[in-house]
Parts: sequence; C-alpha cells; structure tokens
Amino acid sequence: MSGAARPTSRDVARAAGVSQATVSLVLGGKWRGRVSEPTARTVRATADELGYRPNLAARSLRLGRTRTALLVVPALTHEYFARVYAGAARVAAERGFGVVLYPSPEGIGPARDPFGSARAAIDGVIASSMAADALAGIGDGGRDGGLPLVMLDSDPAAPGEPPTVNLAVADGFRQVTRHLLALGHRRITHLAADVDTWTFRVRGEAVAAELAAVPGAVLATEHCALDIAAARAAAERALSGTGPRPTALLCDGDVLAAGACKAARGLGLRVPDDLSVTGFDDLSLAVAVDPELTSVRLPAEEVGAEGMRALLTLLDGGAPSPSELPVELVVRGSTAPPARPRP
Amino acid sequence: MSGAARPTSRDVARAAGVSQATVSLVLGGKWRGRVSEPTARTVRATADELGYRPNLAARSLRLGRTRTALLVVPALTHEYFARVYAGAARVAAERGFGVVLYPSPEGIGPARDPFGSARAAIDGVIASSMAADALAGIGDGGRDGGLPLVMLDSDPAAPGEPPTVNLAVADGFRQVTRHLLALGHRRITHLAADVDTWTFRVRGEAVAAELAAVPGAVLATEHCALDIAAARAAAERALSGTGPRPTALLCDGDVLAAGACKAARGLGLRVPDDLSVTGFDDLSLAVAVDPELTSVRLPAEEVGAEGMRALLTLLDGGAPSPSELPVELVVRGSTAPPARPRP
DNA sequence: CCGGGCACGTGTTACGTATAACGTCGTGGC
DNA sequence: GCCACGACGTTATACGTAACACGTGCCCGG
Repeated sequence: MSGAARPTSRDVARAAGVSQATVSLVLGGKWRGRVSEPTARTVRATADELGYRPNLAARSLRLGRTRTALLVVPALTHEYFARVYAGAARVAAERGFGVVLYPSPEGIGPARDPFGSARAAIDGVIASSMAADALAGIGDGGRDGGLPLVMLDSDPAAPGEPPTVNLAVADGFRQVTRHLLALGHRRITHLAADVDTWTFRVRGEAVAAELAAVPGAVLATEHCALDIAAARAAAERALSGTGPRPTALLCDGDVLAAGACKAARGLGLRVPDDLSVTGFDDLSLAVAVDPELTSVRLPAEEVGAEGMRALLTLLDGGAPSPSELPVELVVRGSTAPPARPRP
Repeated sequence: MSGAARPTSRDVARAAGVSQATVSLVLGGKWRGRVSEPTARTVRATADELGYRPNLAARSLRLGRTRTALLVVPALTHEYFARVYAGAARVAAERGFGVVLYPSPEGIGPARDPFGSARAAIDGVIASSMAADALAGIGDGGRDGGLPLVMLDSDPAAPGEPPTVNLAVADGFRQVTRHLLALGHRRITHLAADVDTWTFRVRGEAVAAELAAVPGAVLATEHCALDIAAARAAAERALSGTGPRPTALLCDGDVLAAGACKAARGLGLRVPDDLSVTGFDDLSLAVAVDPELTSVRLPAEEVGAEGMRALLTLLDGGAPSPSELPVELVVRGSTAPPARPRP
C-alpha cells in the first residue's frame, strides 16, 4: 500500500555515490571546508529527488534533543490560550521546533502522570500560570525535572522563579479604572474571577489603588467562577443588593462582562445608559455582543511568541530576561457616563 | 545543572541485577511465560524507584512508529476546532498517543513545506475538511504520502475518499428549517458562509428541500465570509433590500448569527419579535449574546474522538466504517413566530 | 542414567542519524 | 626529492530501545 519505504540518508548516499556521513554533513549544513561544492550540490539534488526527510526519531536519539516544546494551558477552548498557542507555534516553526500541547488535567483524562510519554520527548516547557496547579502534580514531586521552563503570566518577583513572560495586567486594570472614573463613575463593583493565580491577584489591588486616589469613589468586589452563568448570577447579586447600586461593573474578562450584560438586561437596566460594563482580554466575543464591550486588548499571540523565544534562549544556554508586554484599553459601546441620579 | 542524567533501561537492569533485555520485556508487558513473577516485580520496582521513563526517540526509532498523530485544522481560535482537538487528544491519550497540531498555513508561517519536520514524526493524519486546501499543497504533489489519513466533515460519497467522520449537518439544517416553518415563517434568508467545502455545500440544498415542501415559502440566500463584520454587512443587505423583508435569518454559524443580530439592532429590528435568527455550532457564544441563540449543537469533541478512533483502527490494519454523528436543535430566545404583517 | 522440554533469561542486533577520528591524494616549500 | 599539510571524504561508533534467537539449568519420563 505505502509502496516504497521512506528513503534514509544511506539511500541518498548510495544514489549520490558518496558515504552516508557525507550526506549527513551536507544536509546538516556543517560541511564548509569538508565537502566540495559540486559534491554538496549533487547530494542535495539527490536528496531532493528521492524526497528524503531525515528521520526525526533517529536524530533525536542521536542528539539527545527533540526540538519539541511542551505548552501547558488550562483550556484551548478559551480563545486567549488558543492565541497563545498560535504565537508559540509560529516562533517555534521559524526555528524548526514543534509544539505539543498539554491542555489541562481534566481535558486529557485521569492519567496518574498527566504528561505521560510526552515528558520524555520534549526539550522544555512553557507553562501558563493558570496551569500551575496541574504542573505541581507532575513528575518528581513538583520539580520541573530539570527541564528548562518558562512561565507565562506568573509572578516575576517570586523567589527562584523561572524566566517569565508577563502582560501588564495591573496597568490594564489601572487604565480601565481610570476610564470609568473619567466618565464620572464613583460606585464601581469589581466582578472578579475566583482564581487564585498571580495574574488575577494583582487586579484587585490595581483597581483599589486607582479608586483610593479619588475622593468619594467606593469599590465593591464580587467573586465568581469564570463562566457566563456564574458571572450573570454574581452580577445580579451586585446589582440588586441593598444600598446604592453601582453604576459600573469592572469585569475580569470579556466572558464575565457578557454575563454581566445579561444580568443587567434581566433586571431591566440598559447598558451603557444605566450601567457601564467593562471587559478584559478583548476576545472576539467583545465585538459579538451588543453593545460591543469596552475591553483591554492583550497581545496573546505575542505572549506565546515571547515565551517560545525565551525558551529557545534558555535552550541555547542563555538567560532570557523577564519581559512585560503592554496592553491597550479599547473603548467601545459598553461604557458611558453614569445616569443622573433620579430626582 | 540538571544533575543526574535520565536513567536508561540499562541503568534499571544494572540496579535490578538483570539484563537490559529483561527490563524491556517486563516493562513492555510481553513477559508472560518468559520472566518469573518475582523478577518482574523487582524490575518494575527498580524502574519506579529510579524514575525510569523510556526514551521515546529510541522507541520510535526501533519500532518505526511514533505514536503521534497530526491534526490539521484551519484555526484553533475557532471554538469548534479547539473542541475537536480536545476530543482527539483525549482518545489519543487513552491509547498512549500524542496529538500534534497543524493549525493552518497562515497560522504557521510561509513555510514551503508546511508540515515541515512534523511530517516525519507522525504515524497518521486527521484532517478537517476545511483544511483540505492546505493539505493539497503539501508533500508529494498532494498525495497523502502514504500516511494513513482520516477526513473530518468531508464528502463520504467522494470516490477514493479516505475514512470519514461526519456530522449530520444536512439533518441539522432540515431541523432548524422545520423549526422556523413551524413557527410560521415563510420568508427565510439563508446567511451562507462563502466556503466551498462539502460541509457547507450540503446546507443550502437541505434548507431548500424543506422549504420546497411548504407552499408559499420563499428562500433567499446571502453569502458572506465567516466573521462577524461580514455577517453584519450581509444581513443588512438581506434586511434592507427591495421587496418584502424576510422574517427569519437562518445562519451557517453562531458567529454569523451574532453578526446578523447586530445588523437587526442597527436597523431598529428586535430579535426575535421582528426577526428570528438561528445559529449553528452551538458555541459558548450562543449563550453569551442576548437573546440567546437558537442553534444546533454539534458534538465537536466526539468528532475529534471518533476521528482518532478511526485513525487508530487504520493504524491497527483495520478498516474503519464511515460514521455520521447526530446533531441536536437547541431552541432558545432568538426565534419566535413572525410579527403580524402591519395593517 | 540420559535426553528432551520447559522455565527463565541473556547476548546480540538493528533502527537512522551525527560526528569524532581517521585515511588518501595531490601539491607546494625547501 | 621528500615531507608536511590542506582538501576532501570515509569508517566506525554511539544514542536507547525492542525483539529475535539462543543458552542454561532443572525436572521428569523412559
């Protein structure tokens, strides 16, 4: 069925009338001063004609490196992580590397050792901060097993931390908070994801710090899980509690913001006339809902790309410096000045 | 830095006082009647203690198989394909396989041979129909290069087609059409994606066939690209053309439906009171927008899972039968009986 | 008492590659 | 005229695993 077997470097050598070693040298690019130009040309032509592809398994075995990185993310179905993957894969491909995914424990089945065989076939790991829990469960009691590791969206100041690639999340939240304050909002509720990772922890502080600078501004916080239904329920709590109602909901993500909008409509409040809502992440969802969400754009692809660059530097023996990528406030239709208090 | 090197099967053998061959036999599971139970136990214990992991490169080289499949999808950022991946990865993991992604040519850079090195390290390919174009450009002039291949959402009746896993897309469109007809809609516009693959081609026919059975029902079709902005523009064309306005927009996907809803609101039409809109795919987006979309739920994970099962069957020398997975209409708030014609 | 089997392992090899170590041939310097 | 040396390749080996093809003893039937 499959006809001829894949040609090996020896087949190429035979066809070109040289030794296997020469083929390896030429195709490996380290032949300067060892093989003549015409011979090299012949070898390349022959390899091309036979459709030769080096056997990666053999190469990996010989070199002890696999040219494959592992990317650990909590869930690919979240657009942010899909985009992180895309960026990482792009940079990897440029350098002849592959990227294999480990998309969270619950996604892959109840393996005792979740990495399973992948562990042996990779040169390094890029791990999302949100996946740190999964990471802790693997291998030699939570150690990285000696594998080069790059962390995404993890606390850069943590002691003994591996190289990190971060988003300026705190800055993003300061920006969005200032945007609401500038519009005139003074009663703001932070709809916070109940996820205990660095990237989420810094948000509340950033919001509080900005509000503290404005006399009369009051902050409330409502926690919920990272899905629409939970966000809707939390927003309903925030909007129907006793005391004066907040005029703006500052959400930890576009998904939460979408839930908040639904809660508002359910309560007969119009967005943004009666209630301003802000998102975060700037997913495609942000422009799919009505009104479109004021949000904060994250360079997700660049996070993946930069993470991969850092890992490659690490593999080359270098010491990548921690990087922080800027984010950008995108104002759309879900925010407006607060309605005048009812007479 | 990394301290001790990874233990090999020979290290285990030395520590356990047996030969490397014995270790391989025991750990490979084919030792029944060849190695005594106590010896086997000792070997396993020693391997465990040393933290032995077989070197996958070596194993692949020896066996000529890599236990890795390639999944070709057009874009991971589309939730449907992320879910297909999840399903495929789950089944693969159960069988000790890995899944590597090839997420479209534009996503991975302008490599002349897009598969690049991945090509050599895989045992088989699962390809989404939408990625057929990308597939055609690779390797030996469009041939599959002898690699086992499973197609997802591809025409099962095409001659010489590899094994396929399909969704009952036509049935889904018949269901959604009947739903609209049952509500009383007679002027329906099909907002169709301008993608020329089987899974999209069959839709128009299905809708037309259902409408043909109902006297007085008229069908229009508007084509657009698969994104929100394009859908919105197309919907505006459909809703503001001459002649009687359609009372329902039947969309090829939730993304298009979201765009259609925005168009409706922009024109001052309420959904579903003035216009019914239906989606397809039942992404998380369907319940994020307001009103929630009547849609058709696709077992995306199961498509990936079934595709992987078919590939594994193929690799075992079997002949998987084409499978068609059922879909399910989910009625939500974006559809209602048409408004009475204005007096 | 001897030989055949059986239970239990072991020696050896090959997978395809990269590279260190080693020729070989021609040529130029002295 | 001879040696050293550069240019050009080749031979040989190791990476770690799986599995084929053999040993060893030992038991048991004859």
